Amino acid sequence: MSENAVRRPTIVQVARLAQVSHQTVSRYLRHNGGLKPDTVRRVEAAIEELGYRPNLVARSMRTRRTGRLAVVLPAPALLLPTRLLSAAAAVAHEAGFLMEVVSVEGGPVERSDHAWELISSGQVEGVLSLSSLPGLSDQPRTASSAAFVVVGEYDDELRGIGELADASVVGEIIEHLAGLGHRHFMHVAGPDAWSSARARRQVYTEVIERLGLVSHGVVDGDWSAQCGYEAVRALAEDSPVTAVIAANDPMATGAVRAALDRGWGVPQRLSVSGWDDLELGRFATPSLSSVVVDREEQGRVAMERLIALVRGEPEPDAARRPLNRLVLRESTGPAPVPAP
Amino acid sequence: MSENAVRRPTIVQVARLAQVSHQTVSRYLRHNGGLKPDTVRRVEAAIEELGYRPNLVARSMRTRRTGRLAVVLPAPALLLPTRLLSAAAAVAHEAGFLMEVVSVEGGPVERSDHAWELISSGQVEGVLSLSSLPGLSDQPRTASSAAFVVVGEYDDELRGIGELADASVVGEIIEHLAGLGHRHFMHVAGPDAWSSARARRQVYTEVIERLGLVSHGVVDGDWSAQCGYEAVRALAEDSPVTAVIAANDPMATGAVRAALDRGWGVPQRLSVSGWDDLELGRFATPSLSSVVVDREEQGRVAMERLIALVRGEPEPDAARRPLNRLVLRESTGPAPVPAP
DNA sequence: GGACGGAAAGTGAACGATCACTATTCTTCC
DNA sequence: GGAAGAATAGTGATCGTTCACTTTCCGTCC
Repeated sequence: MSENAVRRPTIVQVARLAQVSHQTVSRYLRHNGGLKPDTVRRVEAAIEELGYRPNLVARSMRTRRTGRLAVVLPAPALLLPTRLLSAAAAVAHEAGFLMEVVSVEGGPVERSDHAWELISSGQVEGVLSLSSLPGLSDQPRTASSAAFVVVGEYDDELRGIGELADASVVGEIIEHLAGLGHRHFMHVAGPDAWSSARARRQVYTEVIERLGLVSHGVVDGDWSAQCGYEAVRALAEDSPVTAVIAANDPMATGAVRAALDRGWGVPQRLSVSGWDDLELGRFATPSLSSVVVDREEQGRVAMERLIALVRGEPEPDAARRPLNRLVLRESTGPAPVPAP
Repeated sequence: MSENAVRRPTIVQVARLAQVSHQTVSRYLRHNGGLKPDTVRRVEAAIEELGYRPNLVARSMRTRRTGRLAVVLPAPALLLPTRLLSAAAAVAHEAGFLMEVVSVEGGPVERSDHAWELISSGQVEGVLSLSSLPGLSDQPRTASSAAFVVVGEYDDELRGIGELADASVVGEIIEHLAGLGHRHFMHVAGPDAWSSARARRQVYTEVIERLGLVSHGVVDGDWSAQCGYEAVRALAEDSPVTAVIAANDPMATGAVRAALDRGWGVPQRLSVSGWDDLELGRFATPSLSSVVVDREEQGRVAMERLIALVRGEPEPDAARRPLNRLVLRESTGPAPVPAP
């Protein structure tokens, strides 16, 4: 280990050089005004000469504010919700916060613990989670300032924040396909760790039942194209399944390729729908029917809620336009006649 | 704003409750050992009762260590290098650091400034950058502990860290295609902000010239499929170009689709290669020839270097196996005869 | 000339941990 | 029984800022 002989200059050293008190320098730094032009000049010169930068750790300690918000993701997140994160970061930045992305290994409990640790150790002022955080409200909330927002949550207290839209779109897909003559479905789901995956699976099951259709199973996927591929490959040659509802685009892509590889036309023999409207799906052949998710809006809304929570302001619950919208492309079509 | 009436318990309160000194509690927390079983029990009970969690900000202030490392990305990063980040995070975590991802808007200068700010304000101990940070070494390095690692850098002092491999692979692609009879090429490049994009572009130009081939332009892309699509759509019907080297898979996918849309067979009329070996490209039809980039290894190596730097240890320069490897799939093939 | 008052600047105590010492207790061994 | 030395615990300073108060300066008004 190397010893750091050189120490960063402090506010006191600046003050000494500028021949003022440390408090005056502090005032300058906080832009508090009320300083004589001459004083300002001397302070600025001293800061410049010493190459001084305020120690934000020390400031945080005193003010008890860190200006940091964390986004907690399940790891390994093979598929980062990039657009959501970008939008959320922009909102955070706008409000003067720094957003950081933390991915946590392990199950829901580990994630919960980690999120709680982040908050209660004073490292961040708020946590945005993309997975459910079970048992978090059971924690001893000695710190009153804990601020959590869970995105895409469906089965906890925040039920239906934007997820009802989710539901309706899964319904839409199935209804649309049913209208085209499809009766036998399969669902390739995402991992349970993701609340959005759970929501889609649940709605799939409900709607299939409600419409009196037949589900030929729900495959536990891992968001990867490979598992979509295997799901379709595993179907019998004379399987009655004519429509695959995948919980994301990569799994849908895998399903399409598996169908093509075994000589099944898409959508002539098998219709496949994805989710997320990835651009690669948009430009693929056949292009992928998918669900446009307004990730930007989702990220914005979530971050706005979090910031309001952190600041103790009322939640901004503007009327939300639906976040999700079905887009039909080449990978879905009428059910084959006669049905296989 | 809501006043936080409740204040988090401190080490002193724990000490009081456990009837020991605050230092003893501190010892317990740092696992320093040398505590009597009975003392440990009392401390633990007190911590439990108060719901105490150490304030990491205060600890950081005293120890001057934050245990945080930042990854700085150009924003808007439409395409987060997910696998690299995951691997890097794992290494960081292993070494007891928390890795956070910060995306910075603006140009190279803004990114540089931001990176410097992160370090010099004591918020993080090191910065990993995926874009070059110009002028950073010009900064007054009053703080001796500044630790930066730039990944994929090509034109700064860290020249050729793993990027020579990059070069050789672009060369490989072109040589391979030339061997299949291709003479007329086009390159769809990524944004200059990304050092990897600059590297690929540069090597493309060099190799085309070295082999005496013909380049029909370099398109300034933005990593998006759309721009790949437009690049190929813009070609004349009788364009001599038979091979498109795209700097990533989405742009390659766009190029493929554009070709198919205008009735050009891929690879019969046009060969297209991508970069990154995205799984969607692997499962697309035609599947995409691409470059397998060992992002995990890249992330690991970069993070290991950073951590070594932060700790003042010598850099671990184990013999590196090449990070990049060309994978030929369905989207590349022999040049059409007769050439158009 | 003195009282008043606002602007500008200073003083010392937090914030909540750890560090560097010092003090106490407990063994052990002669 | 007592001294040496290890094991255990305590004391006060310190990290670099901001907060709450106090002080000084300076012009104005009666």
